[in-house]
Formats: sequence, C-alpha cells, structure tokens
Amino acid sequence: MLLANIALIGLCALKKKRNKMKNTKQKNNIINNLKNRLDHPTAQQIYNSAQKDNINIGYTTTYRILNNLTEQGKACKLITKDNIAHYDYITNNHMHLICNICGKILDIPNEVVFNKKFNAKNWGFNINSQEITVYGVCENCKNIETKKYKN
Amino acid sequence: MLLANIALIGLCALKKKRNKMKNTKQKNNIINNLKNRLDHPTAQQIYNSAQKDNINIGYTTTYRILNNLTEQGKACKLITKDNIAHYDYITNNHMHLICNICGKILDIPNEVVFNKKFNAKNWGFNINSQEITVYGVCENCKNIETKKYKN
DNA sequence: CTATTAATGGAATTGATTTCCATTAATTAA
DNA sequence: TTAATTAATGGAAATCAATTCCATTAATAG
Repeated sequence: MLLANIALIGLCALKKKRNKMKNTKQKNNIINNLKNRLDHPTAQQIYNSAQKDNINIGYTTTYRILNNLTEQGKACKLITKDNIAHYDYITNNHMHLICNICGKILDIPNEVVFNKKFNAKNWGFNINSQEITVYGVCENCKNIETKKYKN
Repeated sequence: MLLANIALIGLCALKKKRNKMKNTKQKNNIINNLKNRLDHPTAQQIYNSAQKDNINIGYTTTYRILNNLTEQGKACKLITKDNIAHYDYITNNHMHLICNICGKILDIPNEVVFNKKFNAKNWGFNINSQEITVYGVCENCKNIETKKYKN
C-alpha cells in the first residue's frame, strides 16, 4: 500500500517534469541564420556564420541544434549526392531541384509539380514528411557545357 | 620538324589507346546481383551477397564497381537520411517512396506522379538525370503506430 | 540568490567511403 | 601457346561528416 503510493508519486513526478526549452544565443543564431539566407547551407557553413557573428559555438552544438530543428519539423535536412547534409528553414510544400554540376539548390512549390491523380495512399503510403528532390543541370551550367562541346 | 613528328606520333598513340573494359567475375556478380533483387541494397549488402556467392571481393572493389555503374547510368545511387547509399539497377523513369520508420524503398513510375504542366525548363533546368524521392510512412508501419496510440 | 536542469563544447569515436599502391588476372599481340 | 600489356583488384591506411561522452556552463524556476 505504501509502496504503491510511492510508485504513484514517482509516476506523477515523472509526468509533471516539464521539458521547457531554454533560450540560448547559439540556438537563436542558427534559427535566424537559416531564416535569413536563401541558399541551403551545410552544417559547416552555419557553424562558420555563427563564428562571424561572434557567437561562441562548437560543432557538436551546431549539429545538435540542426538535428533538433529537423526533428521538430522546423527545418528540413537534405542530403545531396556528395553525402553532405544541407538545411532549409521553411519546410512547407516545396521540392528541390539540384544542379548535378554546380550543386545549386532551387525551391519549387509542390503543387506545380505533382499530378493531381497521384495519390501515395494507392501504394499504402502516408506521406507525412515529404521531401522531393530532382537532379538536373541548371541553365548556367548547361550554357557552359554547350560552349565546351562547340570547340 | 623531327620533334613535331614525334609529338604527333605521341598524340596519335594516346588517342588510339583503347580503354577496353575487362570482364571480371566481381563485376559480373555485382551486376547480376543488382539485376535480380527487388530491394535497394547498400554497398555492404552487395558485398555480403558476393561473399555468399563465393566471389572473392574486397570493399574497395565493391564501391568502385558501384560508382562506375552509377557514372555509366546503369545503376542509380540513392542516399537515404541515415547517410547510407542504396543502389538500384534499372534507372529508367521511376521515383522512390521511402518509409521514414522501417526504411523500405518502393519504386513508382514517374508519369503517375508528375503534373503534365510541370516543366523544369521553366526554372532553367534541364533534367538529365532525375532522382525523385518522397518520404512517408508505409502501410505496415502506419498500422503499428495506430495500435501504439490506441493504448 | 540558490537550486535545478537544459544546453553547451572539446576530445575522442564512429562508420561509410575513398585513396594509395603493389599484386593479380584479363586481353592482345606475337 | 606464350609473352607482353594494362585494366582491375584488394588490403591497409586515410578521410571526413557526423555522433557520442561527459564534465562544464548558463538559463530558468522557486
């Protein structure tokens, strides 16, 4: 009886323990950085930006914050063919177009891309997090290639 | 004059040098393996399969052959969120649906997916190699999750 | 102000992939 | 068939983005 009560108190305490996120300059810097840039930076680049902003930050923290943001759905993590993760703040409906040559990443709204008839559920799939990536060659690189073959 | 001739001969020899691919049991084994399986194996798994087939093969060779096949457009390399490359033999028009929970990879024909109006060229993009990946939750994992939340 | 605990960051580790290079074996030429 | 040529192989070591560990720091609650 007593033991049961202790157990219950233990459980309640466990449940009550709130997990309030703390505000840190490192976290804020990374979020602002991601929000303000149009490219899709790597963890390295974000780390470098923070250094420039005179924020004291380590690699571990950079990676941890980026992973947390991704898990929370606030950022999206995009691994390119060179095996490096790129991050993007706004994750609502858009897909990525990546240039195979220069690596540039473009955002394109999803509704432009998908066939209305396409329904992932027909394949038993619930698309909760979608991440669409198409590889190609961007205009700039195409022009460079064309010139190369003219010679 | 003499020097110029020697230079020319050198150039010709260089041009003539054919780069005939050699037939090796390692290469054949990997190609057959990729052709015959329906899943999207990793380099590790392909290496293991070769071992089971009693093919003497090293990691270096496995990776090199897979990279060559990818460069030649005979295989497609798909890097998933866990940062591991998966390989696929047939690369013609299809996209991938990946389960975020179990990691299963499904092939789906492209024409089903894309909006006819979508034209990457409007974004200055030439899609030469396209690789489309959508993440979600597969039927099996969805059922498991539903059960979990019922309790 | 003090106690609590989430967050940080440097060092060391991990693990997939690549590089290096001496060795092996497939193909060509004789 | 044999010798010469050179593409391909494979083990050891290196690379490098990302993660783990854990003692320290700093944000928040009381």
